[in-house]
Amino acid sequence: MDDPCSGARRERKDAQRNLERVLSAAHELFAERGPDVTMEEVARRAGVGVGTIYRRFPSKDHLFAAVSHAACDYTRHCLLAAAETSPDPVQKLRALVVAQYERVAQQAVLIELRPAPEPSGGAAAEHELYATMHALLEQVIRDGQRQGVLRPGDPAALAALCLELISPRAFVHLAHVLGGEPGALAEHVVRFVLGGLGVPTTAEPAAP
Amino acid sequence: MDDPCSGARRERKDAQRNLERVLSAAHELFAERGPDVTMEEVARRAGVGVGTIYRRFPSKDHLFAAVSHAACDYTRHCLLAAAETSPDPVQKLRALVVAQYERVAQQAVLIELRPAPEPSGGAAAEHELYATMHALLEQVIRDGQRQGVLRPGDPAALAALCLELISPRAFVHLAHVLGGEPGALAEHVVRFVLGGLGVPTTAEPAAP
Amino acid sequence: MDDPCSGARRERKDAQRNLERVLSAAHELFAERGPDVTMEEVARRAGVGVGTIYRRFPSKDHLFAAVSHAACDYTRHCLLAAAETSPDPVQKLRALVVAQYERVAQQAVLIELRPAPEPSGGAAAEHELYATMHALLEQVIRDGQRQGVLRPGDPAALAALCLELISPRAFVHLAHVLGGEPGALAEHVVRFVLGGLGVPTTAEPAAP
Amino acid sequence: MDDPCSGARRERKDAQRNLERVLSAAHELFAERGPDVTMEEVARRAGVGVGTIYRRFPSKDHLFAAVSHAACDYTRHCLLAAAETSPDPVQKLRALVVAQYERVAQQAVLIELRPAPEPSGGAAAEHELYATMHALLEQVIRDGQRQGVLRPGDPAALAALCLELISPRAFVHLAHVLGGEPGALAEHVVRFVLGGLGVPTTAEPAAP
DNA sequence: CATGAATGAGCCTTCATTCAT
DNA sequence: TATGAATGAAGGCTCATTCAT
Repeated sequence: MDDPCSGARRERKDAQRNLERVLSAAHELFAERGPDVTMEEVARRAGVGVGTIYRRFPSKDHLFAAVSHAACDYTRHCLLAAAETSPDPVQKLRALVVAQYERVAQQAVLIELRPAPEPSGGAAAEHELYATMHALLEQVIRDGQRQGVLRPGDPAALAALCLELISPRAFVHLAHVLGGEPGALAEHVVRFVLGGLGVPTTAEPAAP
Repeated sequence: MDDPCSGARRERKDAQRNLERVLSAAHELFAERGPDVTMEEVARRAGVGVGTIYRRFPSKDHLFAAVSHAACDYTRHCLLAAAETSPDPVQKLRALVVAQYERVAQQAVLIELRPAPEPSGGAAAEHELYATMHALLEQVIRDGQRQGVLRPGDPAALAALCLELISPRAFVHLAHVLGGEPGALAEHVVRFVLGGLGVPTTAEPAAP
Repeated sequence: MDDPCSGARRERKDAQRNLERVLSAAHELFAERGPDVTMEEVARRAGVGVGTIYRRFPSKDHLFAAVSHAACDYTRHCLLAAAETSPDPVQKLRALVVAQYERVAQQAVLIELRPAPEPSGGAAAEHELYATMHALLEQVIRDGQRQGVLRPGDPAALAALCLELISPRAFVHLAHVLGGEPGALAEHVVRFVLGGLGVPTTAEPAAP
Repeated sequence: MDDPCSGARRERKDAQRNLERVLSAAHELFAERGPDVTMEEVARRAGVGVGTIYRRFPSKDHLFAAVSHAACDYTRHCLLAAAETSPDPVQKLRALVVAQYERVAQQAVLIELRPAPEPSGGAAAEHELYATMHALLEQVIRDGQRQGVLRPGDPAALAALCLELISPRAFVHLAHVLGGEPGALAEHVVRFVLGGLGVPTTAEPAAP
């Protein structure tokens, strides 16, 4: 009597809903308290049983990897989009910093993913993201140097230094230490980074 | 004829030796693999039984705190000494970066100490060290600004940004990503930091 | 067609069964060998894993307290019921002794609960039970004295003395030392107690 | 130069002194906190190192047995002496109760010795003491019955009942529950026991 | 001989993972 | 398919016992 199609659809919908709740709960908890949260707790926050998590993810490490993967994908998307906003290297750099700041400020962040041993690729997504961002920054810096707006110097090293200040960890730490206006922090970072890259006129930000 | 003290001293010598081995093993392992290493493993690397560790440290957290404390003390000592080498703010900054680099390069480093909840003051020593270094840098930057060699800007924020690049974690990460000559890395950081602080003439380092 | 409740009920049935087995095993082992039995052993005797015990009881002390509580509750129930059987103080005393004897004879008894320090209230239930029984006996003795069937004397002290002979420990000890008929032992205690309370005619029990 | 004899004597004296301190400390601690006190603690209270204890006693169980043995010997001595004071069975009983009370009141008592498994005979001394006292009491009761001052009844059972109220545990418990004058407690017990044994005239103790 | 540092088996407890319902 | 009870390996810590000094 029931439409078998709608039944299946309903089920699929519920399953989809559960998957999202699990990922979301895991993201929150890993971000809040690190990788030592228990599966039980993730399940509780997601409103499901532990078995449901294990149906989707073969192990805790896989869950972690999935969360990491999703977070990194989103970050990459945000940053690449920000880099598209202007062809000017300096504007690109500014946009990257600001975009990263906003992303970090608006949501809890996975500050740190699994340590070295990567049986399940828990850190793989992060490495990939880092590589992508490093390549992007390197190219931007190279462009800036070619245009003469950035000082000379090994682009790979300069890119790595910039990334250090753009990392979620750095942002979180700075926000914790300095407090203050959210926007002001991004501005400090922008000016420091540009200075480090040799942009000469780092005049006061507020100019008519 | 025997020195009556020698008896007591002997015992203490062995005990002292063991204590050092425990601290050293713990330092290495915590640095290599984070705070989740087993006491069993620390004991094994130190060449003692677990009981020996517990004789000196009431709990794993206490051991961790002791290791952290020792490492922070040593770091503080190195950096404060480096800052004494010259009254010139720019030279001071350069010396700090170079000193930190050398220290980190020559020994395993406690990349990260305990996360947030600090029941046993596991992270207390780190906070203290950070505060010390922040105050020092802030003063150096203030001096530089007064002398006109550093650009204006909130000294606290600038100090925090510099510290981000001087942190052991940043160094380790950069060394891992960039590889290359040890001295070259320090030089990159020095130039980036000085640029970020607005030192205008960041001419090529190698000048006849 | 299936009772929808049966699913949930089934699970609960098994869980309930396990809970009972745990309590029962713990009761037996604590009674046999004191509070130092290992959780492993309790689990083995109950036919479950240790984790199952910890699911219900947060710690060994809690398990112990639960066992103690249950045993004391049952004892209280038996003794209070026995005291209801007759308004006559002497009959009440006799009934108490006999009831206690039967209870102790038919099941293993928690000979001794936790020693002094009671972090988890391990001994709380026992204290409560003792207080209840002491108050009951005191009243019975007072009644008997008022009626002139018991000799004068501090009711509290007399009650405590009676309780000493009614304690499970005394029974177990006496049974161990004297062996013999179960009923005979109770009879010996009854006559001794009544004599101690000054009941004059403790003629031979067997009367034509 | 030193008199070798006096040296040896001195040593022996010290050794003797240490042995006594160990036994005394162990007795105190076992009485206060049961058999779970650590060897370290016994050593500390005795003012010696743990090694010194192990020189005299092969294991903790042996130490415990030695303490138990000494305590039981002393108790036996006290009680047997008390029983010698009068040929009258009733006076003998009274003297036993009073003697036991005094002994228990004046010193901490080993309330409970090791549980059942007796690898080192930890409980052997207690059993022996119990047997001795039971035999003594049985004989006293038999005498009393023969003289007609005690009611008839199985002497073994009556002796066991008396012993239950004369046990250190009972005394300690009663003292704890009832508080009050030390002597009054002994008197309560005496009168209860005599009543239980059928001594008819248990008139008020205080008679001009 | 005395000392007390060192050892390590064993206990309580946690939590990732499995599986009956 | 979802649930959560059950499992049991593994970690932190204690303490009886040994042994170098």
